[in-house]
Amino acid sequence: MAVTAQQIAELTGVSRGTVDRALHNRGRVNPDVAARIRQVAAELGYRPNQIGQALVKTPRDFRIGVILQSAETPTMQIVSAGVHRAADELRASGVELLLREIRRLDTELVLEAIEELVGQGIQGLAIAPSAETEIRHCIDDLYEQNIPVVTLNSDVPGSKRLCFIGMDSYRGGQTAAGLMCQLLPDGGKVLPLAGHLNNTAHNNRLNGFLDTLRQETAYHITLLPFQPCFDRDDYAYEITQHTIQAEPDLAGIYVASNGQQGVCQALDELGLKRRIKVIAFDLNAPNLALLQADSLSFVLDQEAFEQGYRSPYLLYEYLMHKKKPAHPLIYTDIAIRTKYNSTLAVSADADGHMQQT
Amino acid sequence: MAVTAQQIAELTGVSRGTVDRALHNRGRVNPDVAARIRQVAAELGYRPNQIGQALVKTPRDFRIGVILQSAETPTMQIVSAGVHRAADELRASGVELLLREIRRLDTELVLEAIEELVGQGIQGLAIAPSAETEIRHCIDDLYEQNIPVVTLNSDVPGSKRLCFIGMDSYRGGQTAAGLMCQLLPDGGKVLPLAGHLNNTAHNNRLNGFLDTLRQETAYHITLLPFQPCFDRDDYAYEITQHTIQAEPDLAGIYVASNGQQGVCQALDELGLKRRIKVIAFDLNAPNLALLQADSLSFVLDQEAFEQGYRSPYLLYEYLMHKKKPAHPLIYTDIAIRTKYNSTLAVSADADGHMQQT
DNA sequence: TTGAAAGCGATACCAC
DNA sequence: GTGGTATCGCTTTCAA
Repeated sequence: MAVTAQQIAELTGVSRGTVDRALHNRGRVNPDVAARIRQVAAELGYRPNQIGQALVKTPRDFRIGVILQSAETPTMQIVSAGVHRAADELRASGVELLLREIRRLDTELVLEAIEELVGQGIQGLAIAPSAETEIRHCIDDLYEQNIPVVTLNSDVPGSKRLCFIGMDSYRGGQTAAGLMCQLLPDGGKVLPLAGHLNNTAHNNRLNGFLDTLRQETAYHITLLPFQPCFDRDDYAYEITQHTIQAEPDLAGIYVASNGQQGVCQALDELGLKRRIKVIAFDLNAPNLALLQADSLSFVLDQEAFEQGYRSPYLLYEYLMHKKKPAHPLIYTDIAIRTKYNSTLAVSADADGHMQQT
Repeated sequence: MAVTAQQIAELTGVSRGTVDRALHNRGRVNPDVAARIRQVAAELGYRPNQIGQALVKTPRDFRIGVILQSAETPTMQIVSAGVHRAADELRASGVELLLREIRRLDTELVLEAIEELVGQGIQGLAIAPSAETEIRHCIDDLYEQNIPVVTLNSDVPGSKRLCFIGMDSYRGGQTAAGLMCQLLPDGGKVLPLAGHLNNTAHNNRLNGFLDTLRQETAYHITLLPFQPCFDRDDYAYEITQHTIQAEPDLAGIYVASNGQQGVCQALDELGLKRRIKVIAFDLNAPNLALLQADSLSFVLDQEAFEQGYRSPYLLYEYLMHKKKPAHPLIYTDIAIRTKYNSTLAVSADADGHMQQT
């Protein structure tokens, strides 16, 4: 088995304590002795055993906070399932996860939740925020208090967060553009639908899509002006109906936000669901149904479960082993889903409880 | 923080040792006392701390063996990179991974490697095998010796392996069929290419594809008889040329095995690379290049890195915490890759060493 | 500057 | 049946 600090101590004729101080540069050790210890350690390829390390370093109240906004949305419920999974596992290592789910976007409530969790003594915070200035300030405050923050699902750029984990929205838009080209080998008119005009993620998805289609000139795709549907199915329904009236030869619709159900319903009613290709985002129960009904051609998924699952671990690794994430932006895979390669990471049972499959 | 065995001992007025025996049904404890201990533990929601558990249960020589066949292939090199990553991490927990890479398919060498690793005292084995009878027997032998085996990448069905981790080939074929339909909205002739006729995985990929296309009658796709190319690019090149001569209106090629480079080269030379759609398997460096050159429309990836990374962990969890995998067949995600959502999990540097990105 | 020892949580062995 | 104690590998006092 691997070499232990004890063995190095014996080989160098000092005590374990001295070895520890030397190898971790804690000072109070004779430079010559330290050098020899380090040399022997290097020769033997000594790496401190993480389990021993974790055992002694786990504080008696190790708490990590998690705050989710828009918790009522299908995607956030998948994120939440990931958090629960991490909570189960981390509890077994002596870490308590405190989860606060907030319905809708409510900066006020988020700030309250942060304060509450800090009051409860959390050592780190994972948060699915909106990029409000107050939140940014709050994250920077936490940084000063030595409470690392991980943003997930949506980022707060420029804040002092440890890292962000979520989708690369622009690249998601690019991927959608590539798929749209594949779907429409003969070209055609494509309608891009956006959500709220100030939603950064949706805008990036839109821009990635538009930029890429403008480059892929080999395909004769005509872009219609994009329309905001404010994440609402009823608006999306209306827009779809009107666009088809105005452009009877419409070939594809790109839904960068929510609203895909409205789009699909309109197409279904007009008997156009197979002729007009629709690409949307996020693999959740409603979208899986639309895939299976051939209403959606592709869904681009952001691995919501993984976002919820990994973010507490990123904090744990940092707090426990001082291991910073390799990159401040951790992009989850852009998963292309069709009806053939889709499985829900979680499904709600009759009581609305989530189950991991 | 979580409740400890010590606390339960104090509350029930017994010693930690008694608590431990009671909760783990080790016997030698008064039934009444045991009942009270269990009740208190349940009330407090006691879960043994895994870190403490791991520390005491890690044997002084914890060794897990890994054997990879066809190690020279791009996909196996990605698997290997995953194994190396796991080795790094597990080493930090006192587990040594012994990796044997075997070039090509050579049952003789595999059996030797197994013997060698067992001689070195491995407690578990992960293996990317071929489904030979000797190997099956060998796995069953190891089972008798209490050495659990995980198969990865390709399975040995019917053997007493703990589990298999790899692609669901049939479903991969189905996914490919779905994509082919999307690519060819007007239908057309499609050529399916197989590898060796006795390769189970390739056959499943083929059958999933054929079965699904026969069902998707809404699309007017005509299947040409499938051809074996024996995983060779030169044969695939020849087959492609001849098929196009015989069927000038060929619309798509499905490559269930290796040989995609030969296919793409033939198409490229005939100036048909954008007109005839090609779907192939496995995201590795050559295939990524073909994607980027628009020679391949889609690549279906089997997450080779994850296969290599997770299999030692599956053994670790089983050996350390007696935790069996949830299912004997662990299917990795069927990842649909285009040039827009592809990144290599690893890249070889100038010296041929793998690097995780 | 250094060593000895306590302790993290769980397990196993050995007395009683 | 039960409690005490040593142990896993490491960090951290506390004395010296």
